[in-house]
Amino acid sequence: MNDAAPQTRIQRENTARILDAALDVFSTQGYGGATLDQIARGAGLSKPNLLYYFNSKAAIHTTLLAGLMQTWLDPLRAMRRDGDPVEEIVAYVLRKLDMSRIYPRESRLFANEILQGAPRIMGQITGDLRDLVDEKSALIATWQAAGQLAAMDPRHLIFSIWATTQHYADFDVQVRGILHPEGDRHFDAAAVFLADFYRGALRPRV
Amino acid sequence: MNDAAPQTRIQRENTARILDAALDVFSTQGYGGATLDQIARGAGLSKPNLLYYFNSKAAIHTTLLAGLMQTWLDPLRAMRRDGDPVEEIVAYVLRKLDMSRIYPRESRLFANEILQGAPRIMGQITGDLRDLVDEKSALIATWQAAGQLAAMDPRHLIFSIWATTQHYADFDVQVRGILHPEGDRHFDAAAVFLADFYRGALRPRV
DNA sequence: CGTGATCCTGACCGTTTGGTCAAACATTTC
DNA sequence: GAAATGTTTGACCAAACGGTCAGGATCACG
Repeated sequence: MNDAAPQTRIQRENTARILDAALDVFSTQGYGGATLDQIARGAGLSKPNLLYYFNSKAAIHTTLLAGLMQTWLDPLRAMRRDGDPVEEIVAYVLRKLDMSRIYPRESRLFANEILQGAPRIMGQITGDLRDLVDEKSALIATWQAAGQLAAMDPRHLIFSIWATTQHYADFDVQVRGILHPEGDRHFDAAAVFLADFYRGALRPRV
Repeated sequence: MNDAAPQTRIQRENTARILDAALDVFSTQGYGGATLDQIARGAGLSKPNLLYYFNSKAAIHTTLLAGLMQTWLDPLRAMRRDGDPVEEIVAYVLRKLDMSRIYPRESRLFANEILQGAPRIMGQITGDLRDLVDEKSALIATWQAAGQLAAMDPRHLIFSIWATTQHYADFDVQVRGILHPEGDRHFDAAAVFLADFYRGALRPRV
């Protein structure tokens, strides 16, 4: 269970199925609204069997959140000093939008956690996340000082990127209700929009 | 209870206290995670007494959501054809940001509902909301056709406004964890940022 | 001040919740 | 093929859940 290496074939399969089912349930119902029976049903296991792999409901939730923050920050971490600043930020926006398309459940799990006051990940927010935002904000500030980027608060700029991109995952049903798209096609339109939008906003005013 | 006019003093007071407490609980715990005991405790009433005013947990939730959508759309509805298009949209952004500052719990209640698939308000989304978005998108399109606004998908523009402004309510604890602001002062910085940001993005490219 | 309507409560109900446990069942290993 | 290890289950538990109800307390009003 909590042991590191010695995983059997069955353990690997079942923990994966449990975490997948739990992601479905937690991301739509929130922690409090989720039940072990729902997760067990989704994973095709009995409830006692589920609890054989994870000691408690909280343990499943914790496991899901554990790896999430790192994955979530990778697109920002990949923002480099090289190349044109505007295109560097636009590329970050598009990477983040891709996350919303590929991992919408993870985005909603994260949103649920924040909405509930982030009781389990507040430490990471004021730790790793804050540090990374500080670092990248400083980079953006140097770009702005060099006149390569319109002047604006770098932190609020980052918030706007999180907000606009995660919106397509977190508010998916609203977006679909308004656009009536077929499949995920509206993500292409969103990519076009966001790229143009940020290019316009970031371009230094002459 | 469901009766229209004849409300006594005590009824007015207690229903208000219940709805206020319920807003606290539903907006942070979600529908499934909220319990009647929490709401009753928050309202300073016993659980049976709470159920004297509302017949069920669902009835409280429904009542909260009922008025919400209208209030939520007022800022967009107020967007008029008069004046400079860029400033008209910026004014909408700032009105919407004000909603996030003044009614953060309502914003989180709405976000929770959407995250859970909008089971109770899907009708309004594909109805009133969609109609209003269609109408205002058409207005934006005429501005763009007249060369008064940069060309971009009006619907995704509206999504971006919802996302960036609601972010300050829905992801409040994350924003505070990164900025460490005193009180609500960061809302002023957000207003400055968003106004500049949207002016830059919306200004027609010459 | 009395009386009818409103308001409030403790005790209670059936169901669901997260979680336990001994025992049965599989699987791997020697 | 038997022993050791790993997996699964039904039966069960206490607590918490949404909700009910009879009756007592309190209120507004003539």
